[in-house]
Amino acid sequence: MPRQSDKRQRLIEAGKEVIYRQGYSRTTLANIAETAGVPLGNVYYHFKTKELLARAVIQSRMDDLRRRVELSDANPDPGERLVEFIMFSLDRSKQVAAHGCPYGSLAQELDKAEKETPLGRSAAELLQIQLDWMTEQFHAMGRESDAEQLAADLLARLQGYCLLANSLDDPAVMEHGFHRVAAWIRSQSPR
Amino acid sequence: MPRQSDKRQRLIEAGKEVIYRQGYSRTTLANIAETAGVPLGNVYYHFKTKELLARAVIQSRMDDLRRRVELSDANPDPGERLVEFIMFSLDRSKQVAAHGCPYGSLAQELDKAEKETPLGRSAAELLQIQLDWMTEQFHAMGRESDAEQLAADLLARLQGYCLLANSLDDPAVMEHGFHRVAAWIRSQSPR
DNA sequence: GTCTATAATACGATAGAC
DNA sequence: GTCTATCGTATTATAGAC
Repeated sequence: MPRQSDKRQRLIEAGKEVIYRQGYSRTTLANIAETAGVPLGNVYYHFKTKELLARAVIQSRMDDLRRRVELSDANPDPGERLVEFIMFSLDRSKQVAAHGCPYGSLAQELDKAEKETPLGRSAAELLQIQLDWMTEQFHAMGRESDAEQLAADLLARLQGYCLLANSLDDPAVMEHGFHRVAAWIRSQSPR
Repeated sequence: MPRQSDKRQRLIEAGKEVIYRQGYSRTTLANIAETAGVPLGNVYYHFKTKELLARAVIQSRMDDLRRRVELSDANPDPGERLVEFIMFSLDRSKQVAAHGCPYGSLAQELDKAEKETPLGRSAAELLQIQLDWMTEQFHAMGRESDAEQLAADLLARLQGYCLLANSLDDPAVMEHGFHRVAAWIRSQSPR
């Protein structure tokens, strides 16, 4: 019997799923509670407000992202670290075509009109983390002077393919795009 | 005295503005009515439901897009048509940093959980129109075999820079990115 | 065509029993 | 810690006077 029950974690997992599929604004606490198998009134014991639950959801997404980055960091070659990171995402192409990028779509919605609240700022970190890590890899590839530019180009393309795949409802747009990006990375030698 | 008053058009303009800044879900008909200077109850004379008003807003965005494309079509060189289209958008970099791309952010939000309704489908057209036109230009540049790929790469980058500029709250990300895209287009000669 | 008043409902949040 | 019942409010939408 856990000191604190697993309901809190179940609510976070349910929140990730439902908010990813419907967006934050359209998601009600009743949706999340039902998905988690928790009565509505009990949600408020674990999270005092909807925003605090969303904060925990974003935090969990950030943890996922950091774990994914750490996996790729095991690779000795910085270019191949980037390629590996990209290739991991391809497993999710069908979900991305159906619901968008779990990081990018959240950042876009919450940055909109919530830019002042901690919620919008912390959603933006989902992209910032990726950008920083990508910049590091280009640095390690010997591109000191333009690493930031290259990282912006890389992340912009990835996010753009996800948006297109979602709008066109076609996973192949993402798959083909990501493969072209991987080839582009491998063509980037030290300047 | 117009046969049909200008209130309908004022509501559409107000809807474009408010939905762009807040997103569709967070926008209430009261918000739009107030911005348009129209009493709430009167909105329903012009648009029977919120969704029908949104449809008119999307239609108006499509008209804007088509007018922008027609402007660039006056240019005799297809590559320069693309560059011109991109450069036009740079006027809006501050707004994009504040609220995202007016087409892309709408398409993303409405494709989410509304994919079955006409609303989601018609928002997706905001990107499809651009993609089709870009494909035509690459065709005209002599890139018959890979015009669609190039158009996807181009639009993905543009949308990606807008998303990044919005998240990082930095218009320069979009400005620099768009200039690099323009240089890339000019480097695309017939294959 | 325009506007006020209000109905109907959905949702975030709370009270309080267990 | 858990759950039921419910409050207060915001929002879509309608009724009906002008």
